[in-house]
Amino acid sequence: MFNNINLTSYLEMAKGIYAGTPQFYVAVDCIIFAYENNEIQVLLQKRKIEPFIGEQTLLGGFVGADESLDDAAHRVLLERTGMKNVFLEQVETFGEIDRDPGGRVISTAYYALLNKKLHNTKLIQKYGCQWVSLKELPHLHFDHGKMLVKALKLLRDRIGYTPVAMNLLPSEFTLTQLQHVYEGILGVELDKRNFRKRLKEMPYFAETGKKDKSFSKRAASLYSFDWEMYRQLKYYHL
Amino acid sequence: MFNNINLTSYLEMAKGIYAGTPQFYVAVDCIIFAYENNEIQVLLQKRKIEPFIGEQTLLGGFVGADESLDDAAHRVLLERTGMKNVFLEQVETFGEIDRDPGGRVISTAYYALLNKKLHNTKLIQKYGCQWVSLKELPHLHFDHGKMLVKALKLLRDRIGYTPVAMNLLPSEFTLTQLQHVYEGILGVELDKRNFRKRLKEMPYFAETGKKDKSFSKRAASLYSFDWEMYRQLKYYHL
DNA sequence: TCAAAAGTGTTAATAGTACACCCATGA
DNA sequence: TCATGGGTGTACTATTAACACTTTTGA
Repeated sequence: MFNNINLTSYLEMAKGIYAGTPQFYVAVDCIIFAYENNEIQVLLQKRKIEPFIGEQTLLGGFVGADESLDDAAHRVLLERTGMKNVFLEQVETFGEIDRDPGGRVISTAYYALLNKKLHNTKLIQKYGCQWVSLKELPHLHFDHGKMLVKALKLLRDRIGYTPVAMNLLPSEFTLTQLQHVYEGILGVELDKRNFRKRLKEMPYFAETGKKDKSFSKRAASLYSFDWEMYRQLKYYHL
Repeated sequence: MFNNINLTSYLEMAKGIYAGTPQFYVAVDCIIFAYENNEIQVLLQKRKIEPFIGEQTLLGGFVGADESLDDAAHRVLLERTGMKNVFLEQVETFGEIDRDPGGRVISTAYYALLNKKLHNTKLIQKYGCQWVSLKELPHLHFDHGKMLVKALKLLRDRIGYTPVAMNLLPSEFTLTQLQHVYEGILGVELDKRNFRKRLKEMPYFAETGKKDKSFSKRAASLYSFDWEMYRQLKYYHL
């Protein structure tokens, strides 16, 4: 077995012109956000190795030799949730020497936003994953706590001037749902009238004409977001 | 020589519990900003290897085996400019498979802000580095152009609500200098009266009582920034 | 009939923007 | 004396924040 590894490593090194330069394991860790029951949730999984075996951690994985960082993050998402084309944005790369007890590992954190209705619930059970409310997060070991805090800060920033919230909702949604997404991410309550007034000024939010009765007795209008119109207006305004 | 490399790599791998997992070269690239002559400048160096030998690139270096990512960036700064404790912030990590023609290299971009008066001009000559105006940047190869654009975007964001601009100036500065720093980074002209009005509302900007005549016939007041007061007020407001 | 969520405008306060002239001094 | 950068205040506009009641309908 070690002979094999040696050979592989020898070939890898011979390919590069940087022979002699130290090499590192590279991983990605994903902070996966979703919205359900009027709250923001994060997907965590049970750690399978010591130390802290059985405790909850972020979903991660090593980057493959023929895989970009972004591809690795998308692969982790696909493996664990069955979803492709999930919204992902890089948060930060963590490179402290002793950050991983198993060896020298550099890890890039990504946050993901997904429509929870579309994920594969059997797959996450198979991987020992569970959704945890953002308000009831457990203590996360290593630098995973820092990763989550940074991811949330970045998301709070982004939601202020980009329509990332759309990634957490179905293509048709009520304004109350949308407001709950904003409140859950920002951690504050918003004024309903001011919230709706601002949306009305954005032409890429459009009533579909359909109604939803699943959340209230009086039906709520369903809205959709026109990405194409958003892009055109955005670039026009520059 | 190859035997040596093979042995090193074997020992490295045997240490970790992730044997068999691919490893990567990890580098840092620094976008180093400074202010002089009413403009923002970036430090570039001449590339010493093919392809594009002799053309200008960002300052970079490989991360050492016993060095964190942040430490590697600080080391690159120290090597090239002779400066310690330079302001550094991580921008983003670039991990495309073919981003470096010499091998599979993951690179984390950092931006740095330094007081140009304090750097070692002989050292940068020795390394083949030169300061280039932000308005006259050459084409940068590989993903270095993207790195610079991202760094500048991040800096433009930060300057809007943090006092990062102070890192580009001496401890005592005139309001005109400060305004030029903002204008250089944001790429727009600002109204002098509005700019000064806002500063007057911030108690951590204080007149030192001293005057500077080197830039004008009529002396300009020198100001200083009180970091301690800034931190206290900032946390108090949360 | 009542509980629960949907929907709707106005006013006040704050923040941001536009704008022009006199001052001090060294060359 | 004049060219150069230093220094100052006000009016207008846009944005944001505060605030309460009526509607619909299923249980």
